Amino acid sequence: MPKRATKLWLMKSEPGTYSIDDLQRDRTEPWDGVRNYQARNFMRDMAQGDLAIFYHSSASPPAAVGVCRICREAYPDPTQFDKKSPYYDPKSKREDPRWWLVDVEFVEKFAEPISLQALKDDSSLEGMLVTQKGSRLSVQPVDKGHFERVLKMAGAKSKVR
DNA sequence: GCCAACGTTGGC
DNA sequence: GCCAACGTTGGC
Repeated sequence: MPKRATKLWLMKSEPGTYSIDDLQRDRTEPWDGVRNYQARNFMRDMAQGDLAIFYHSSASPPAAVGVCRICREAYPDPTQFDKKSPYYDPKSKREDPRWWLVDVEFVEKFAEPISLQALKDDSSLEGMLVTQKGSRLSVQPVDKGHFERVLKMAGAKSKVR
């Protein structure tokens, strides 16, 4: 059986919390703390080998800054059960976890960030979720054409198979 | 720091 | 099930 096609994503992080440089140093990281059902559902749709654009939100400027790969498929986010964690959720039960996460691994950091403004200004990225006003989704799917266009704008080495 | 755009919660 | 109040995200 052929594996399903690689899906493509965009994942936001505030660089003050966790940046592309942190991921480059750590190599892999559990993407914990997502507390939005739609974003959680997208993470549960991810498969090992999927690629994601790493995006810096609440940054100056907000920008696509690199590429990461899903290296472990969804499992319960341990921080939901940790009373000391800012992501603790008292309503989540161990036998029925509410929040899930994936592990991501570093693939590459773009030589230059592609700013949100540059993404908005590029007509071939029309319809890309992150460019749309009021889109707060921290984990979102990206069309293959849009993904490849961002890689091209960034002069990236990564290729979509 | 402001605030628009959402998403969630809880009273009814 | 509605919806007002509240909380959060994230660009600016």
